[in-house]
Amino acid sequence: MDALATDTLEAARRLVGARLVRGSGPNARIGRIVEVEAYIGRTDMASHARSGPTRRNATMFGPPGHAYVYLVYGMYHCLNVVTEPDNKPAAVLIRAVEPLAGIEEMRLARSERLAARGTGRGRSEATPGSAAAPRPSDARLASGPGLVCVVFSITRADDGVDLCDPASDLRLEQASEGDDLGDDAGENLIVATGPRIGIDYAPEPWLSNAWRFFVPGSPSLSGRNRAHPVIGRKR
DNA sequence: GCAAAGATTTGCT
DNA sequence: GCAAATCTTTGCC
Repeated sequence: MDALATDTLEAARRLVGARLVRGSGPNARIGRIVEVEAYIGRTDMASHARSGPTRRNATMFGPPGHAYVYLVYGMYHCLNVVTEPDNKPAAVLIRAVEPLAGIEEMRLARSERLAARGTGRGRSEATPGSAAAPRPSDARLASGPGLVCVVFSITRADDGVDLCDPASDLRLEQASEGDDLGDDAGENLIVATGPRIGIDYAPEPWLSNAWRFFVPGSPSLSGRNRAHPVIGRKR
């Protein structure tokens, strides 16, 4: 992955269609990134960098290509790809991934997390009448920033990892023509833009800036029944 | 030093 | 559609 040191909006657009990979060999988990958001500089009032460097966001101020992983709402992790040169805090949040390989490993990671601690309200107590949660489709396994980290087993331990190093257990790769995973990261990929999600606390123009990039129509986009209006098409 | 909210997800009302 | 789970960081006293 190159060009991560350049303009963050350009980097975000290029990350859509790229692959997120965990591990190697037959058990490797591979997914195609279908939704991202850009967080740019200390002036971005929606960015964690708005209040300067802290223990949590230190990686954002470091070199590009590394993973910035943080804990949100005390229960979910979120993965970002650091962009821009050293000392310029910026990153691209990976919001949704379309699973391509290692599906069973991903399901295993999800179930392990559920076993560790119930999720959401009213966990366990084995409600007699309630049915078990329905099995999500493959496409919905990583349909949100928190879920991406769940199925790829990403935690704060991955903070700072060089995602561009082929030797990293967690890394970014371009779609290769050799395999037949069937994804497309080429010039033909359509990328739409829209405002970022979950930043209602931010003032304008940050609230409405179209700094979210996604593959329109992808079944793996974030949100339960969230609409993903196509505001603009690029590439 | 303490209160409040957050780049989320889920199940129940 | 709403509230809960859960903990780090931020803002105010």
